[in-house]
Amino acid sequence: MLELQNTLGPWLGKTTKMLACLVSEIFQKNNINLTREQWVFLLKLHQKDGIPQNKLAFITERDKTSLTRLVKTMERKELIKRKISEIDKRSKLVCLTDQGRAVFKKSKPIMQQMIKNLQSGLTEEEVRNTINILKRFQENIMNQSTNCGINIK
Amino acid sequence: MLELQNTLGPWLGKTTKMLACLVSEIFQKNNINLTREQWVFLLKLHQKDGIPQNKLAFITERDKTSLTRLVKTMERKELIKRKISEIDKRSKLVCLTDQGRAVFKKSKPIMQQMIKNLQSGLTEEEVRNTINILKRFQENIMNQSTNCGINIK
DNA sequence: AGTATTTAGTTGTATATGCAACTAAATACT
DNA sequence: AGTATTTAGTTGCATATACAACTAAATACT
Repeated sequence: MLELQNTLGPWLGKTTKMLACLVSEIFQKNNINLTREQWVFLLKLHQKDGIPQNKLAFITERDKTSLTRLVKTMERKELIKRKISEIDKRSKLVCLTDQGRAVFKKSKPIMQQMIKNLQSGLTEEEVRNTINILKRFQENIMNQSTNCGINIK
Repeated sequence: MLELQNTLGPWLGKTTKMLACLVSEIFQKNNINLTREQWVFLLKLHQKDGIPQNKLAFITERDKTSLTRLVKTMERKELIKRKISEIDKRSKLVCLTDQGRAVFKKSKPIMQQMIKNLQSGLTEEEVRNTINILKRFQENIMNQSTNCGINIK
């Protein structure tokens, strides 16, 4: 029988799932009306605002169709707005709204605390080593794949 | 600005995503009509067949409503079937069909090879250490949460 | 025995995801 | 200049996920 207990895959999956659950719980507890994905998206926009969707799809590592829908949802929630690029009329630049900034600002200390707690008891070296293993794991994925690189279809 | 590059969260998320992508690519390449979730589900059923849905929700770490829908999809694809328990008429036992067994049998060597390749270049000790860090990370999640334990709502 | 509570599973609604096929703008090529 | 190709984004379809509210069977309690 296929033995998975001692392989990384299931552990990664489970940990990711638990983390998603925690984030959602914390948002709910603090009355922050965001999903985990929306939060990361706001973070990226804080790092660089007014980017076209195709670049954002690349940066946030998702399919462009997923991005379209995420953007649509967040536009409906008035966290972001879009304006058509003057230079290229196909292109739509995604920008933060005041509300998007406000919600993120509220979330920031909460998330910082969460992240701090997540790493508690782990030394910097342990974290560094683990990230290193994950990088090598990712290389092993890419070596078997033609399209799991960044997010090229 | 919130610095996430050196924290585990994003690395876990990205690796998980890439892995999901790889699995889907491999299934497609080999004409195996399964999703990653369906494959894991078939694996669990191979380990123990004829289990009620609530137990399966626990084992496979998902909400019971997610399970209902996954089971429904897989029943439609005739990978599994359900029968009402004689003992408890609310309870539905999920069983593999011949087709479910056949599809899994076909997938098994392919997945074994994939898993082997994924760990290539990683020593047993490195894998063990990484799993250990993930366990501690999971504990840190649970310490901040009231409901991200296994899958208790 | 009769009511109250718990338990197993489903349905409604919302989110996120990706592939295929599409529209329209921009660029490349002759 | 006029056609062909590429690129940016959208829509259709299918899957997966979870919370809330629900139905019906089982159990607990009086």
